[in-house]
Amino acid sequence: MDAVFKALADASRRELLDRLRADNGQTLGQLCEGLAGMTRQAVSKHLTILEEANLVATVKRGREKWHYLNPVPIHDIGERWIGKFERSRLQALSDLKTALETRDE
Amino acid sequence: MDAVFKALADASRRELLDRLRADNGQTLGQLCEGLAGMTRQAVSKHLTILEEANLVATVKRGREKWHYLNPVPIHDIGERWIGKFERSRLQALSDLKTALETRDE
DNA sequence: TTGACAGGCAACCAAAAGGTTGCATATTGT
DNA sequence: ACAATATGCAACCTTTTGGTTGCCTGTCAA
Repeated sequence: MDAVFKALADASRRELLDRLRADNGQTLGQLCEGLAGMTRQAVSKHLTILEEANLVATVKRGREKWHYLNPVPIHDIGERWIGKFERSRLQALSDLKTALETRDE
Repeated sequence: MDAVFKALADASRRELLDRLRADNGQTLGQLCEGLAGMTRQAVSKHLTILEEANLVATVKRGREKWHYLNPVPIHDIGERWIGKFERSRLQALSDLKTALETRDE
């Protein structure tokens, strides 16, 4: 879980996920095009981090490595975090409003 | 948006959010108790980061500063990310399965 | 079989992150 | 008024992170 949040913390990695979602199943080389001003090795490192967070699954085929988006961990965030805060959303906001309104009391 | 993901990347900060959800409206001092092995200043820094990400709203009252959970940015993640990946979840998984099954073709 | 192509590995570097200590400031209770 | 309380600010340190360069390995195609 910690690995998922850490992986999502970087904008380049989020962009990689976006690109995989738009076109699932891409090689390292393909993912490098379009991620301007970054070397292949940098992209490769990002993909490793995404892979270790289980956000990306890979398949080696010959000399190529294909990367696939795995949306399950992101879905899990939704289950464990957003649902949690969602549930208390209205209450929290109303509490906040009350606190702000009575701040000069 | 970037600030929200960065703020959520740290386990201590996620714990602070959990604690605020359990008991919304706490001072720095209160939040320090329970976050063992960390100085007040460290906790304060974490709260500043959460505040800058708009995940925590604060109200100064006398010499105390009260912290309130703001669940809206987390909800926004749900809207913009999870929905996005959720929508393509089944398709992505089936594509992945296909890719894995035909890897020795 | 020998280039060219796709990717992996390792050392290295600068900047950012997480944390600490020490001191300053503002508020409150007696 | 004054001591205790609650927090803020700034300098500093260490580890992690994001990135680079250089070289090595494996695979495909002519």
